[in-house]
Parts: sequence; C-alpha cells; structure tokens
Amino acid sequence: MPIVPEKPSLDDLESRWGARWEADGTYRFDRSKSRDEIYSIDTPPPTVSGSLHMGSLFGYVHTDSIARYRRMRGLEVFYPMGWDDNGLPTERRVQNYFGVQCDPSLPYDPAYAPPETPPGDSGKKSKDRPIPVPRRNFVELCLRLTAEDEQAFEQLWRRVGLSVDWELTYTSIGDDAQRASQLAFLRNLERGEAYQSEAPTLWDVDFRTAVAQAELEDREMPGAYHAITFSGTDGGDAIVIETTRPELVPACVALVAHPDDARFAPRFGQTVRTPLFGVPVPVLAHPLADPEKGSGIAMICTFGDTTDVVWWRELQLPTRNVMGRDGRLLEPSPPWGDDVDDKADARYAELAGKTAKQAQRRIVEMLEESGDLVGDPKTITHPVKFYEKGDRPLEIVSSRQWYIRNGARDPDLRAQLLDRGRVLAWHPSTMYSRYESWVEGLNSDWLISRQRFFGVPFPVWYPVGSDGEPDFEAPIVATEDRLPVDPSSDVPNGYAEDQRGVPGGFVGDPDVMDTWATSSLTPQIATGWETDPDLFARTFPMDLRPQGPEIIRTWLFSTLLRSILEHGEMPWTDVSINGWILDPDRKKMSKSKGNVVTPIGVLEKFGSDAVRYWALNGRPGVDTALDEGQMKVGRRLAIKVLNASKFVLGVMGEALADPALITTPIDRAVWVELDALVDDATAAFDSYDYARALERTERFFWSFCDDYLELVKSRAYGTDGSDPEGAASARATLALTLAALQRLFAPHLPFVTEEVWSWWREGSVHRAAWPEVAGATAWSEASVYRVASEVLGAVRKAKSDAQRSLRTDVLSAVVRDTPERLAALALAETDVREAGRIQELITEPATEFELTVELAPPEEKPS
RNA sequence: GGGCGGUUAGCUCAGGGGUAGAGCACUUCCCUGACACGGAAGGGGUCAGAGGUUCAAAUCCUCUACCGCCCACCA
Repeated sequence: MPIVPEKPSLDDLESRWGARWEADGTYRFDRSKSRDEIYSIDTPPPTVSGSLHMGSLFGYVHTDSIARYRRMRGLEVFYPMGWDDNGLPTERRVQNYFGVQCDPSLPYDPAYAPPETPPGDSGKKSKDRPIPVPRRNFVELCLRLTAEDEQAFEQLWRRVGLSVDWELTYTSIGDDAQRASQLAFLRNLERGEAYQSEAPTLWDVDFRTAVAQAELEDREMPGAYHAITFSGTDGGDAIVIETTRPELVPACVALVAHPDDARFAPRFGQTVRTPLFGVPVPVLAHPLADPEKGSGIAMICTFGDTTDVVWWRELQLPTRNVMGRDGRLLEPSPPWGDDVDDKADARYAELAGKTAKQAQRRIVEMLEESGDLVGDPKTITHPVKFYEKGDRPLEIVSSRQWYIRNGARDPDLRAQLLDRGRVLAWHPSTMYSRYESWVEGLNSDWLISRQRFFGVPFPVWYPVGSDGEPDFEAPIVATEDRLPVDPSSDVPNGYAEDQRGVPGGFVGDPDVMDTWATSSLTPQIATGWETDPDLFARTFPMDLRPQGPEIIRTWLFSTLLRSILEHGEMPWTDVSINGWILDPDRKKMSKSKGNVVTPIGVLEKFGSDAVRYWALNGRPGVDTALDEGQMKVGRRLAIKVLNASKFVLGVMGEALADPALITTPIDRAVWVELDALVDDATAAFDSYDYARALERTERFFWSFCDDYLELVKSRAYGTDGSDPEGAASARATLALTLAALQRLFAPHLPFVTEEVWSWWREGSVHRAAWPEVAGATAWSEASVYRVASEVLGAVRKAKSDAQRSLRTDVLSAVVRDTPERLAALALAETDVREAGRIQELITEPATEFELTVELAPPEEKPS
C-alpha cells in the first residue's frame, strides 16, 4: 500500500534525498561494467575562483539530465567532477585575498603564516603594498584557498542535484594531474611534437608572461594615426608614413608598401632615415602591405604587432628591440649602428624607462619640435590585442618558450584535425563551424610555457656550462617513473643538489605550463591513463564532452589535439555546447542595483527542481535569459507532481500497472498518447535535446491532470460498484501513466520525482528503467481521449463564461460534431458526463465541433 | 573582411509547408471531495522588411535591415 504524506511538500527534499543518495551510493560508479555498458562524461572542471554564479549552474544541469537519462537507460554512468584550481585566476585571487605577491627569490619559510587580517574578497584594492611571499609558501596559500572554494562548489553541486560520483573527484593541480601533464609533455617531446624556440612572443607586461593565440582577445581602443616623415637619402623625397605607435620609431627596421603600389615602386630598394634618430632603413615591398591603409606605406618595427613579426621574418630584417618585459622602453639605445643622428642616443634616453603610453607622449612632442610630425594626429578606434585576462595591450618581446605542434605549420596535421572535428557529433551541429574557423585560422603552434608560479612545472633541467650559462639545446628530461617532479626542488638523475646553478651543474626550467596544457588532458586524468589501466580501458575514449562555446578554441581543441597526438583517436564521440546566460532585460547585474541573482539564493527561494526547470528550458546551445518567472513555473510543476501523485495513488489503491487490465476505450487512447510521449522524449534525449524532452513531458502531464484525471475520477473510485472492469481499467491506466511520468520527469526534477516514487516503489527512481514504448493500440479512429477532453473543456468554458462554479450541474448539453468524433465521444460518454456533471448528453452530426449547454439555475443562498 | 545564429503576444521563448502556440504579466471567475505554494476561462500577434518557389509560406529560397556570437595580418 502506498504511503502518502497527508500534506506533501517540497521543503527539505534536497537535504533528505541528497543524504540518502550519498548513503545509498545511488550514483556510485560500478567499475565492473564493460566499456559498452558505460556512459563516460568528460565533466568541465569549474574554475575555482571564489565566485559561484548562475552561469556555473546552467550547463552542468543540462549535462546532469543527460547523465540521469543514460543511467535510466541502463548504462553505468562515469560522471566525475574536477576542480580547475590551477593557474592565473587562482594566483590573482590569492594575491588580492591575502594581499601578497610571489617573490621566487625568497627561500621557503616552513613557519610562514598569512596576514592575520587579509583584505579578503572585499573587492576593494588594498592601498598597502603587497607582502612578498616565497614561491612555495605562495603555492601553499593557493592550495589553501582553493580547498575552501572546492567545498563551496561541491555543496552547490550537491544541492542542485548533480548525479556525479564524488569519489571520482580530481583537481587540476593535484599529483595525478601533474603526473599526466608532465607525462604527456614528455611523450610529445619524444615524438618531436613539443619543442623549444626563441622567438617574438605575445607578452602581457602586467602578468609578465607569454600568452598563447587562444588566450587573445581584441578590444576596440582609441588610438591615433600619426603622420611622420622619413627623410630620403640617395636624393629621394621624404616619405610620410602613418602609425598608431610613434613610440616605436626607434624600433623601426624598414618601411614596406605593396609590390604593385605605383606610388612607392620607384622607392623600393632605396634607403630612408628615421626621424629623430636618423637610422637608415630600407624601403621594401611585401604583399601584406595594404595600399588603402594609412598613407599606403607602413613602418616595420620590432615589434609593434603580429604583422611586424611576419614582415620581419619573411623579409629577414634585423632586430632593434626597445620594449622591455615590464612594458617600459629598454635602456640603453637599441643597436642602430654608427651612421645615425648625433643626438640619437640622447633622444632615446628621454624615452627609455617610460611606459609605452608615456613614451608616446614624449616622442610626439619631440617629433613636433623637429618638424617631422605632419599635421595633427587623427584619432581613430581600432582593435588591439589583449590577453583575455589582462588590462594593458600586449607587447611583443623575444623570448624562449615551449611549443606543441597544433597544425598551424603542418598542413597534414591541420587537415587531420579538421577531419576529426567533423566526425564528432556536435550538439547543436552548427557549433562545428566555430571549431572549423579556429583550426583554419591557426597561425602559430601552441605556446604552452608561462612565466608564472602556480602551475605544473616542466619536468626538465638544463646543464650549466663552464661559462655559467644554461644550455637550452640539451635539456635533461625527467624519467617517467619520477613524475611528478618539480625541477626547482628536485634534482635530475646523476646530479646532486649542490650542483644547482653552478658551472658544470644544472638548473631547473623555471616556467610552468599553460593551464590548458593540463586541462587538455581531463579525459586522461579522469580515466586513469597510465595509472589505472583497468579503469582507462572501461572509460576511454569517453562518450560526452559538455562545455561552453567560448572555450571551443582552447579546451575542446587542445583536448582533441592531445588525444590525437597521444592515442591516435578521438577523446569522445559527442560534444554538447551549452548557451550563454543573459542577464534579465540584458541589464548588467550589479550589487549596487541589488538585482544580483546568486545560485544559493534562488535555490533557497524556489527549490532545486525549480531552478533546474529554468535551466532545462534553455535549448541546447541557445543563449538563455536568467528568468525567475521560469523558476516559479518550475516550482509550480514540482508541486503539481506531488499533488497529482498523491491523488492518483489515493484513487488507484494497490492497483497494478497491468496493461491487460486496460480495456476501456478512453484508457486505451491515453495509453496510445503515452506511448507517443515516451517515443518523443526518448528520441529527444537520444539527440541530447533535454529541453524538448521536458517540454513534451510537461505538456502531456498538464493535460493528464486537467482532463484525464477529471474524466476517470468517478469511474476509478468505483464507489457505486456498477463497473468493476471499468474501475480496474482506470486504475491500471493511472498506475501505468503515473509510473511513466515520474520516470520521464526524473532526469529533470530529481528531487520531487524521487520523493513521489518512494511513496509506492522500491529503490531509487534514478536507477529505475526508462519507460519503453508498449505498442499500445486504440479502439477508435479518432482519439477518444482528445474528443472527450475537448468536450470537457467546452463545458468548463461555458461554466466560466456564465461565471458559475465548475461544480454547477449541466441540465443538458448538445454536442455537434462529425460522426466519427461523435462515435469516439460515445465510447467515453459516462466519463464525460460524470466529469462535466452533465445530466443529459445529446449529440447531433455536424461539420464542426460546437457545444451548447443549459446550466442548472443558481441555488438560492440561505440567508 | 569571412562565418554562424537570431528577429514570433507587453516580457521570456517554443514551433518550422496546411486555421498562429506556451508560460509570465493583464482581465474575469471559481476556496470543485489531489492541489490557494491552487484551479478555470478570456483579451492580446501583418510571425523584422522586400521579392521568389508553391494550390498553400511564420516555416523553403534570395536579398535587405537590425541584434548577438565566432574567426581574421589590427600599420
């Protein structure tokens, strides 16, 4: 006998069932299953940066619904969680939170304690200078803060009902992740896929690190074209160029125009002199020069932008570097030879030490004084390259870095990556084009080294020659059995610690890897690559990679690349790309406006199922507005599930969902519709369209409550005992439909479905079998259910129009409709009359549906 | 500059050759024996614009406009 609470409620479902699932191990991964019985998910490790926002919830809920669906389909779901605690966001947060800054030159202090009253996450920048902290102490602070954040995230994920197996959790800075990162790197190195190179590199002057192509973004910035005169030699006229970066005039190594540009063709091969410094530079031709831009001829500097790098490389120009790694102009003067203006060094000295901005102001004054500035600068806005997390434009400096080949310089590899991307099942399919345009636009190999502190170090040392200089051409690599290693504290085989940094000894590679170098290995890290071959064989390649659209070029591409390089196969078969969260009304949320929506806040206000309902209404890949209205609707749905379940269980008693008992035509008709729903929802989930599955299920459910329950109520109660077979049919249909609906809703509303399932079924609904199409057949051409629903609805409308209660008796009702539909109606006449309180039902053939009713007169109210 | 989406009711969005849909908001009614954390009903739309294909277009094709995103060597 079902045990139904007197007053069902959504209160506390999260904590009650959350604890029960944990205790029962409901989502525990059973690793005895074989690969074809397993569904394996490459969960995105959220960046543990201290803030939990609604965007974090959105995509994860989508994935969870997919995971729950697959689990109910009988697959064992491998659903781990990872934490991305590696890298710059953490470093930056630790700096701000504790008011410290890493100083790698300081020795480790085992007794170190952070400031007693750290500034915390107040959001205000401390006026105090940051306290310098040794590197290893700094890393410890990072670990300490991320551990707290990871707790907060786990609590949030549990609350929202993610069905992950929390025993499978990994972190991107943990030993396993470090080992995998270093191992994969060593394998890349062995196969020649990783290499070192000294080259011009995009450089963030604030973070003082190199930056990869994938981390760039353009920002529209104000700038100005400065027209500047280069005086001719060899009897030629002066040439006017336009530049937005006049401060780089001292770095100029040539002028360049398009080979077909008749204005400059006579000057090709001639020499001109730079203003102020009088440095002779050649006038050259290159097809990349755009005759339409500026004055049609550009100055090439080392280096103002990436085009300069191309020209410098392809025209084999000398280097005249002026930009320092701190974003200030270098001292002393760049190498410009002897044949220069007498005042060249003195003039440059006025610029040296200044930031690019300051230097620009000064050099413009100098150019005005010397008369080399033509007219006033013309202000423009133009796109400037920034590191996506940075605040100042990137500079280009020459530095030694590690790279991994990614197809940018290898047409065969690029073609292979495009082909592989095409066989991935993209959900939605249009997302492939983003991958394609990224791969087609790759212009450099993947720069994986970063001049930072908190990250996975390169497992590499360099021998130090007798001159005290490291030999970068002959790296000493760690052996695989020693991983993970930290070359700044570990010693290479065959050396001793006292040989560190001395002639004839060694030094460790000081850099750490790009976070994507680790994140690109999440499939390997999660599945136990090279550490747990048994697990690896059961879970790799994985089935699904869910992720956001903004990291297709980073996470998705790099993961695919490394899997192809290491395993020669794809890391997964399917990828689902979730949409973006938009603020309500596209207004920016801010604390001052008081309209910030926090996950915890809405989860408490509406309940987890309601918030999931909102998220799951966002179509795959479609940007979705944050909408508390949808959460309200979700809450109402969850309450309806409680009440409808309570009612159905009360009416049907101990009835079985035995199809053989379903003999009444309208019950058969409902069963047919249920079959269609199951078919629809299953197909939707199979194509990763959780939103469609939810929408269809919800639509059926409301009609089931409004119409079917009303229609069969009376018959199912069977109070007069006149139709025992009809009562049994109704009860069996109720049982069948309720069981199906509870399971169809389970991936979306895990808490309320588990609650109502527990009232009458053994075990978790989340381990119950997904409903199957039964192959039901109806007893009538027209759907008895639909005709009866329509008549019932018309009766309700008539009562509502008359402003009468739905309890009002109908003395007589005349239904006009097609003969076919009237025949269908006849099969449900008793149910319709009971539900509508119709005393006499008359039918007349017609071409279309029409209903007229005569209502009982209102009762005199007793005074 | 190249590409991908989008434009449907006041709002948030489904639908995708055959009479325009849902929820919210609004109006009216109903405390009916599951549900007032309810329920019933109603008003409200030239489906961005223009052309084309078709017996029939919100839906397919072409172009235009605007919005968003991705990519691009950005002097």
